[in-house]
Amino acid sequence: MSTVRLRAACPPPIAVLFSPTMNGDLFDNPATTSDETGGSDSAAYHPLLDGLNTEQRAAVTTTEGPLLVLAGAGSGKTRVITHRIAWLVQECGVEPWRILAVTFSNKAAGEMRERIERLLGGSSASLWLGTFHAIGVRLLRSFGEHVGLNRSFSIYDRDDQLRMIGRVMKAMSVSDKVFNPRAIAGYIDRAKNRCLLPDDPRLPAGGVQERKAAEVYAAYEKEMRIADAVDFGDLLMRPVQLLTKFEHLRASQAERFRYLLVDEFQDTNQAQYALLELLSSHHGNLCVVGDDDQSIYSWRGAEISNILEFPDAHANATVIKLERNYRSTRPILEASTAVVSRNRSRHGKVLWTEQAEGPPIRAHVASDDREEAEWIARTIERLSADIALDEIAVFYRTNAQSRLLEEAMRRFRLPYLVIGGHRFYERAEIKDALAYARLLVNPRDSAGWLRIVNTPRRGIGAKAVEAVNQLAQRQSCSLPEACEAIAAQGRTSGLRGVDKLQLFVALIGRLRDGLTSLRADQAGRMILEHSGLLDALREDGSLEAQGRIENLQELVTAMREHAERADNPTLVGFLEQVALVSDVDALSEKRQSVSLMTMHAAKGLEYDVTFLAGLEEGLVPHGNSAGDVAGLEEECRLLYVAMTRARKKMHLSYALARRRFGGWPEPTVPSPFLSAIPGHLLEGDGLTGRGVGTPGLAGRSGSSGGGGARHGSFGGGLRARIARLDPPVRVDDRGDGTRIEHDADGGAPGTGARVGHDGKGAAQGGDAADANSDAGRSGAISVGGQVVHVTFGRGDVLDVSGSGGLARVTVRFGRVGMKKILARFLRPA
DNA sequence: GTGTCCCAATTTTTT
DNA sequence: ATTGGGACAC
Repeated sequence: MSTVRLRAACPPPIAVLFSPTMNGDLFDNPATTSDETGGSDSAAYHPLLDGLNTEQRAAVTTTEGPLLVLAGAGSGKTRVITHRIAWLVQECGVEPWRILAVTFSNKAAGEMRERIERLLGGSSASLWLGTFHAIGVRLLRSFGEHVGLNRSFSIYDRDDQLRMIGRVMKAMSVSDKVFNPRAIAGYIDRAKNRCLLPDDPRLPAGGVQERKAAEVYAAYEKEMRIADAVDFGDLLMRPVQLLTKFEHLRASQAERFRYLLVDEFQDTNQAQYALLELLSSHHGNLCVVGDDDQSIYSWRGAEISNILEFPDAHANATVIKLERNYRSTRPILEASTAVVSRNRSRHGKVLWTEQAEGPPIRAHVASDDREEAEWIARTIERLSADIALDEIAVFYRTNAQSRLLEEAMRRFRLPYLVIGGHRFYERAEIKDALAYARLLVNPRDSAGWLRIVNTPRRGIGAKAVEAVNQLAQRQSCSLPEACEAIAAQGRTSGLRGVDKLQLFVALIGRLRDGLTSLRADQAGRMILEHSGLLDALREDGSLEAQGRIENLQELVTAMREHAERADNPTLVGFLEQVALVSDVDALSEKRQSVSLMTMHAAKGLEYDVTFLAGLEEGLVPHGNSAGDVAGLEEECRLLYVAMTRARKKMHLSYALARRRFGGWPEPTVPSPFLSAIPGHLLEGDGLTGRGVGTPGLAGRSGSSGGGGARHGSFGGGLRARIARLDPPVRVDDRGDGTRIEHDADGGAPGTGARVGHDGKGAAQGGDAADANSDAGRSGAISVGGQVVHVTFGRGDVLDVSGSGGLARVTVRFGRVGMKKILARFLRPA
């Protein structure tokens, strides 16, 4: 260990004032070399600065006043933040509860807390550390009544939000054909990101759509108040409103939080920025860390100007640039820099590294999307001999791309983890169960009521729901309240199904009574048993229902884990976590797995080995930003973010043909961004293992010659050549030939079912083709005839609908009974 | 009120 | 390809 000893910048007088543990001799009493576990009051500032470079140290020790840290990718940003917090606590004697640290994701918050606790050698429970949204919730739970919220308010996700918008639009007789509810939800989000209330004159009202959206927004807000619910936008806007409107609250909160730290500042929106300004208004100790080159959330209202103009907005701001990259090998850094350098609107940092040369970037041109997934999985399998799987990640642009990759992972028996994408909590049965929980906690939860009033089926149909809705509109009350009112009226309500409503009201009442002081998992179990959710699934008995039951059991497990861990073990605490945490999969288990995620989700993470899949025009950059310069630049930054995640080895790939919406493969064009990468950094061949001297990504630079582009675009030249080589790649060279297809009944993976694939067969070896050609002759399948299915065996054809390979055939199999199956998975017996 | 068939939309990115 | 909604039949 080095013995460098640094004199700290002078501690803040203000901190002295408010820090009982501070004392005057702090700086005459330097490091007593207490290590990280020595949580004493000794001023161990030396270890905190050890190993940091000059700029990093400055960023850690410049505690007072506004500070902008422009931190390039891999420049030790997280390290600076965690050390800065530890510095504040240990060196400046700031009580942890006076520090507010904001991260971009819950995951980042968790990791940061862990690291801080390691540095401090103790609990950091009193430190406020979380996403803006989590902090918003905390403020609203405490002070929400000032803006008309109960303590038990619900948090609505997009689904609930759309449900409410739909209700409002119906009441207003606004056609959802003419005005897209999703677009209106987007409008409301954007308004809230800018803290614009429905009566704000600054609301956009240019066209008919916008004016109508503004109307719906106003009505929606009323409904949300009635339902005692907030959406994600509210979690930012309401706290701002709270602190703006109520001076005493602003004063007390700004007084409380002495030190504010914000990570990923380039991705803050107006509401978040406003919140920061309000909270730092007392002392101005606002430290923001970010990188304009990594701004990728403008679609969520992020304003890159927040970071670019920070020094202008804060006259006395200190600006520190972190430009030394510690993460990646030189080729990775060079390639990334080359890509992002094409952007015009940027601050302009020069990242450098002292890291040794690394291996070149591996490039792969796949014949189609499946082969790409296959190649990635196969490469990972090979790498897994030397590299831990949790040091490997695959990034892609859209969530839809994960499916092929997942299938490939399963085929190669590689454990994987899909980060984000909401998988578990997006499931209908889970949402149903949670809607019960929410309605129990918040008796006015309209969206929750709407979701479960007839789930499971209990004979409450559109008529009854409409009656309740009408009453709710008339009385300006929530749906559950209106429901109770009608149930109380009994027969006098004149509603035929009123007895069913009464039963439902009684059920909710019983559950709510039973709820008091139960732990989350106990409450969850009670809900599942008594709501009828489980019974309905048990009765169903199908394989699918079985899976749902297992999911619900998993939910109870998650509830138990939460109850054992969290400081609020009740249902309320659990609901909160669920509403805010997206990538629960990642939280629940950290076993050895390959990580799969979108490029957005990759922000802030790093891996030894990475794969970037689907680098094609239309995907990267995404088609929706075509023609929009700012949008294209953001897509470019997104690629930059993804590229800079790799420490040692990066793989880039694209497919020459890709299926969209499950259709046939369509030819693609390589991402124009790739042409920025200098050819000498790349290695690879599009024709794996064939020994054909056709260069892939790298080769196009030297040999394609076309267009004079040295690092040429992946234009026609290469593709034409590849197309002539046939077959380009034999995908299924593993012998067991397990290729899983979704047939009509969603055949389970892992059965080893070997069926033909439905593409053009470009990537397939011959073995798949015979199945294909057989399937093609669906003309031979007719009612009364017999067919054979690879998995289910022989069966009788009961019905045929449609024609060709896409025809749906109802078959009664000897072993498994009735199935509906696409004709192309069958051949005549 | 529920079940079934057909059609349309889905795929940016997330708290 | 899968999903959800709407139209229709029972």
